[in-house]
Amino acid sequence: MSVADKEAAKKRFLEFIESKNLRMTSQRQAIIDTVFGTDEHFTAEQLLEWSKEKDQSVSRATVYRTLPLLVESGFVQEMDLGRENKYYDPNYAEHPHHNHLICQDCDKIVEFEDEKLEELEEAISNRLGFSLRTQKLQISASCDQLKKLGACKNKSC
Amino acid sequence: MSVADKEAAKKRFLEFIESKNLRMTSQRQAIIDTVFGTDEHFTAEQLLEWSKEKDQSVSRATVYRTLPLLVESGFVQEMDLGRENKYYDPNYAEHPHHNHLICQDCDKIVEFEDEKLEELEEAISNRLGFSLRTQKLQISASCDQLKKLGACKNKSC
DNA sequence: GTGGGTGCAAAGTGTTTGCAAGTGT
DNA sequence: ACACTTGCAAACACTTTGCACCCAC
Repeated sequence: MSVADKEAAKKRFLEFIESKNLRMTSQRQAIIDTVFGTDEHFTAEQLLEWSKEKDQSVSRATVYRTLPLLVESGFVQEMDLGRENKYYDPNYAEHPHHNHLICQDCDKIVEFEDEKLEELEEAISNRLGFSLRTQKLQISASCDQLKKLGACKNKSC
Repeated sequence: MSVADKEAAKKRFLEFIESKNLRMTSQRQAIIDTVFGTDEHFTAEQLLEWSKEKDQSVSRATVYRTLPLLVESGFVQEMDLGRENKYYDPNYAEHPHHNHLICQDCDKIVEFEDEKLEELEEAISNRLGFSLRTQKLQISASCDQLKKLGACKNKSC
């Protein structure tokens, strides 16, 4: 997502905050700046760490209290990558339909969208008697480059 | 899955157990009978409860020690439905490519397979430079029947 | 007999919450 | 001023583990 998109998303999140009569504190500011300033997936613990770099006074409790706001408002998506912890995806606001491919070799996560896929998912839902609301697709794959060249372009592995 | 399929799967799991030089105890027997005797998704706690009905001496610890064997051997799949707990899917052995549609209205889970979907997923993976290994698709949907008739065929809701 | 298996209860781990003090509006 | 927020530490819920005894092979 571009920097401008991120800024726009942040602005809309602040409106969400305001519409719920919630307040902007320095701790929330640090957390929000962090979330809308990265493309990377993160854990709650990482978010705490990064936010603390901006404002030392951010506590674990506040991170855990702020995350649900971000998820509820739709700007961040909760992900279960099958690793030990839950991850959060900050790229959801502008790409609500994106999916994830996780490389088994290098742990790289590739985000992608595909219109045909969406159409097919909708057709399947209808065939089963439902209307699609949201979907999550995770593809676990191995890196072709690694197999051919013995190295992976995504990460030295 | 048919009863015969379930029995075949159970037999293959017992071979897996044997190949690892693990032993068959009455507690494991009860847990395994439970898993290969249901089509329903379950939590660790439910598995404990059901297994205890067959053998009172099954403990929580043994359930938690046996579940990884079932997952590792590929007969049960771990699922994160976005509800509070992890669920386990016992229908994975004969249908490793199946996906899930979860009805937001009635919590019903519909399992489905689709060849076109698999082909598309593989094509996408290749396009991105990877080879598909496994995939998980979860569709969250609402029930058409409920909207039209005010009731849901899957569950009175 | 031996090495894996068991139940129990204690310890872990990630997340939530009660409380008293602090602060944005 | 008032209601929302905070950090802290205790509480939680789920899962894992150390231990001494047990039992399948």
